[in-house]
Amino acid sequence: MKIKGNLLIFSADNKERVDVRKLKEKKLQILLDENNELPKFEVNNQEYIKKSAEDEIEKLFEISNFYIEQLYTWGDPNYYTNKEEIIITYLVIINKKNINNIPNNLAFYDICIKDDEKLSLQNVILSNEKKEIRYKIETVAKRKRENIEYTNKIVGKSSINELIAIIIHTGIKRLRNRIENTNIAFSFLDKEFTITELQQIYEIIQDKKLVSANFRKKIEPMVKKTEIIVKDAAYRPSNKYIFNEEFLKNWV
Amino acid sequence: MKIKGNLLIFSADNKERVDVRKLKEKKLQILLDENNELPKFEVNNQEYIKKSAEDEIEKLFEISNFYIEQLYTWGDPNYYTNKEEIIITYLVIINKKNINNIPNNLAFYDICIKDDEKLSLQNVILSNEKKEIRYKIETVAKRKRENIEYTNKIVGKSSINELIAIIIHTGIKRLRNRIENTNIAFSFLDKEFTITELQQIYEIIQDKKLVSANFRKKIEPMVKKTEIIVKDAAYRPSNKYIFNEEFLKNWV
DNA sequence: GCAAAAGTGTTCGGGCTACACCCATGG
DNA sequence: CCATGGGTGTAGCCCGAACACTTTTGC
Repeated sequence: MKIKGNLLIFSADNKERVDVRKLKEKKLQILLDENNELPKFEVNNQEYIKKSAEDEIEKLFEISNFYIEQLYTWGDPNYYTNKEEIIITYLVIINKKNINNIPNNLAFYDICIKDDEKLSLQNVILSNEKKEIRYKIETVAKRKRENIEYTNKIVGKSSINELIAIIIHTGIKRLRNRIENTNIAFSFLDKEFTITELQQIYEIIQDKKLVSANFRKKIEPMVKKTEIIVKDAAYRPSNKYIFNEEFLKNWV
Repeated sequence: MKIKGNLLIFSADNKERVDVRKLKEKKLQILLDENNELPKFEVNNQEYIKKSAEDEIEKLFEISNFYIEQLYTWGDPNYYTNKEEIIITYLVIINKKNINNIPNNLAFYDICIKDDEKLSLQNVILSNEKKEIRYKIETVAKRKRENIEYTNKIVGKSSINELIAIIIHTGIKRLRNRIENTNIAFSFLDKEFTITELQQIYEIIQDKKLVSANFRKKIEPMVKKTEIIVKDAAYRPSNKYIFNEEFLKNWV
């Protein structure tokens, strides 16, 4: 019986400005290796599992600042070729600007999800310049005695392993939960950011457009205005803000 | 490197009615063995981890209906005497009425928590007729590079293992989160219940008194009234309600 | 000038809180 | 009758959604 570690690494990519009058588009991204799998790490017995995960991330990207939390431990042998394995997944958020190196077997993929709420179905497209992976994942509510159990499964064929698809699905659900209750949104951004950049993080995670006037009011207590002003497009310049540390006490 | 399973089993106890004019008191309870530890189970390689946990619960209590979810996987060797072990904890909710047997090395303990929000400290008392376990657990916010990491630790001495205390703490946080977003409250109760019973579940988990008039309105869409009427105390009889299955779609 | 985003203010409605009030019961 | 909980109705408040409106920029 072996234990392996897995890394579900999220990032937000700033696309190029296509029009001096338009905003830069942002995309939620995920990291996969050349086999459409998540980066793995060894869990050795002399160290904390979490520290093993952190060491692996630091080694891969020469990065020193990132968000990490345990996502889930997978022990369903139906998903594996190797039935003697248990996999523990860590969710990671990195700001690509902090990366100093990226191994060439790994690549970021834009995530595009079309939710079909009526059918409890998600159409997922993972893509970058070189490759495109498509799959449909379904959430099934199963009565288990008097309780309800939700399971996810891939509908049809796909070039991605079913467990990986489920891990991504679980990770996005976790992001959606965390973004409402913690400050993880800031982990995607530089220390200084514009309100619109922050709003874009909320939008790509929640997968819906927000009204900026209302968003500003909602996050106002969470941020502090700086003196920095960004003036690089054909519209009114914006202030940069930083996270308001005072706000942390709300979660202790 | 071994993997062991752990069960954090919650239940709600109905105390005896002390006065025909007063309500029955409810207490949140937890199950510990004679060494103040959580029941363990083996993770074997032919089965799902979750199924191993379920089998163990069914074997221990001869029960067939309970709520179960994975809580966390603990891999910090500082907590163990045996540093070659990883522990995966499942959170379980059982209704004691469904239990047909209870092994005599296991016992339920009332949980009493006094939150001291200013000091980020919890005073915990676990007690039953035979035994009392006290400890203080502290939540420490540690800056880790630009992110914040929260860790819990026992302050002072206690007859309970630090990891067990942390697991209980994590489990209660999970309950508090789940009770707001899912129907887990109903897992503590019979199929039919009074609104006050349901309110008591919310109160013991959230550890605060609720205004019953407002509670009724809040949970109204979640329940359906039955014809059953309870008439066993010196006040107006109450209707029994059941969970409204229609409400489930909100979470799919 | 114009299109686009930055930023402010106002209105409206739903949900939560507090609280007043009546009902039904056993002793 | 009375203490207690069961149950309903209402008024106030806050927060989020919708939207109108002004400001500032590059071209």
